[in-house]
Order: sequence, then structure tokens, then C-alpha cells
Amino acid sequence: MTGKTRSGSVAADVPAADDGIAMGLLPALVGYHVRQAQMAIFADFDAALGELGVSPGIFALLVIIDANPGLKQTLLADAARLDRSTLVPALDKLEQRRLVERRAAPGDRRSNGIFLTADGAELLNAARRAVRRHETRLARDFGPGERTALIALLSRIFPEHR
Amino acid sequence: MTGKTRSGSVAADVPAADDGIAMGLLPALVGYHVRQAQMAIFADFDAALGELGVSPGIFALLVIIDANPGLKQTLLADAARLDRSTLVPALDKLEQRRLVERRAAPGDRRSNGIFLTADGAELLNAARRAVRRHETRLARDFGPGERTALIALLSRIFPEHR
DNA sequence: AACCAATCATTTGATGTCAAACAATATGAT
DNA sequence: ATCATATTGTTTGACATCAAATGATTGGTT
Repeated sequence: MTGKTRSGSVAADVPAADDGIAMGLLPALVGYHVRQAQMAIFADFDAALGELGVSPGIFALLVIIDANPGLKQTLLADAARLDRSTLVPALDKLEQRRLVERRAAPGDRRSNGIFLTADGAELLNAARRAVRRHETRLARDFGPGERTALIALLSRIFPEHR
Repeated sequence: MTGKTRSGSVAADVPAADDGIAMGLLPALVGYHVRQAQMAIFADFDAALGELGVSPGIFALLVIIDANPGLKQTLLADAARLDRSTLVPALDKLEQRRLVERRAAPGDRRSNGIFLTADGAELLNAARRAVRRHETRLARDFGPGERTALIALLSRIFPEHR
């Protein structure tokens, strides 16, 4: 079984159980814990902002739109790390909710500039407050500096993929 | 950089740009960096194991099945954090690839015990080697202990959601 | 001026995920 | 023993996502 692992490599050893279920080498993997953390964060985020109809992805979109009024869809998609085609129905929904507007770009009839409406800006402010509470909860057991240290470590993972 | 970060609270400050695009408060959020890290990790994982037809989710399934032969689908789904209905087509595919088997459970005609085939065990071994290389790459810029520290920090996020 | 390649938003198709509803089987209460 | 309730695997429907193809527009080359 999963013999001894060599030095610099990944600790392969036994287990850690999940209610009697062995998880093999998974708990030794950074990727596994990143995924677990992401799911837990998503769950709390949804509990905090689901009422507002704001998911993490929607929140990121609103923040980026607010910080870059008039941004074209392709650039917005890149910034939010979405495919252009994925952004289309997302913006459709936000437009139906009167949170954002697509306005014809002044010099280019192919592209739209994306803008937050007044309602969108208002909702974003409420969402920001909820997100700050969520983030505080997330790091409530962290000592001073640990939250920053976590972000710093995460930022050093595969920077070539960003 | 990222300006001054306050003690317990969330730094709301300016920017960080992504190619001229302002990202607002996103870079101050742990959740944002966890998501970025997850996407980067997934990309490298896929580059390393896509050839084997093994995604992170498939890998986790194979590892758990191997560590718990005969596990019932519901428990497997719980351990892998999938809905039981999501597991069905995943197992269908693995069964078509002759990597796993559903065998009638001895005392309960409702449930199946899930087992790795010889082919499945073989593929899993190859996948494990590739994953270890992947994990080593992931942490190649980390000093001794930093990898462990990262896992420890991630594990302390919303433990109530696990 | 006329073409051709690149860009922009969109449509379409495939996949992975959850949630709700379902049929078969098992368990527990009386 | 009978009946109500749980559990197990599955089907179906909704949704987010990516990738590839499409139509309109732009810009560059000649």
C-alpha cells in the first residue's frame, strides 16, 4: 500500500479518515485542500449573499464593472476568467435585473461598453458589506498576519497560469 | 504590495491591476485567491493527467474507491463531495472504461459495492505518480514547511462546512 | 477601392454539477 | 404480518461552463 515516500516529494502516507472512509493520499495534496476550502467558502458566501442573488462569480463581475466602467465584454471576460461565450448569458441576466447596461461602444459597432446602473451600484454596495463580513468570518480563527500569509502562499502557486 | 492590510478586517483598498484592468477589492479577498489558485492547479493537473483521461474529480474517485473497496455509491458520493445523482454518470463512464465495477451488495439489493478493476488499479498507479510530480511542481517555489503551512491554513477555513 | 485577416458578440453543442422526483428495496412501529 | 417511513440508485430538468462555429464589423494590404 502506498509505501514510503521519498524526501522532497509528496508525503504519500496513509490516510486520514472521513467518517470511517479512508481518503488515501488526498489529504496530502494541496490541490485537494484548495478544493475543499473553495467549496466551504462558496457555501458560506452563498449563505451570506444568496439572498441578494449574488454568487461569487456575479460579485466579481459587478466589482470589475464598477472599477472599469465601459469595459468591453471580451476584456471583462478575461478579467473575470470566463469564456466570452459564458459571459453572454450572465450579462443577459444582469441586464434583465437592471443591474448592468450594455451601451453601444462609441467608436466600434461590434462591441458593447458595460456599465453598472444605479440599482447595480446600490446592490454592489450591499454585497460588498456582506462580503466583508463573510471574509471576516472566514478568517476569524486566524492570528494576525495569517490571513495575509495565506493569500501570499496562494499567490505563489503556478503564477505562470495567470 | 497591495497596500496596508488591517488587522482583523478586510483591506478594502484600491487596486492591483490585471493588464490595466482594475480588480477592485477582489485581490484583498481570500476567496478570490483560493479560486485563482484552484483554476491554476486544475490547469496544471489537466496538462499532466489529461492524457490519461483523469481529471481531479476522477482521480479523487479512484483514490477513494481504491482505499475503500466495495463502498456503496452514496458513501462514495459523500466522500467525494458529489451529489449521488452526479456520481451515476461518472461511474457509468468509469465502468465503460473498465476501470471500476458495480457489484451487487451482499445484504442489500438496493445498493452496489464499487470496486476497482485491475485496469483501474493500474491506471490509478500511473495517475498517482503523475499527481506527485504535479504536486511537486505546485510547491516548487515553497520553502521547507510552507507547503504544510498552506495546507494547515486552508484546513482551518470554515471547518464547520466539512 | 477591394479583398482578407482579425476582432467582437453571439449561438450552438457537449459536459459537469445540483436538486427534485421516482421506483425498488429495506427498516421500524404497531 | 402490515403498513408507513427511510434509503439507494436512477432519471429528469435546470444551470454554469468551455470550445467551436457564425455573422457583423474593423483594419490592414495591395
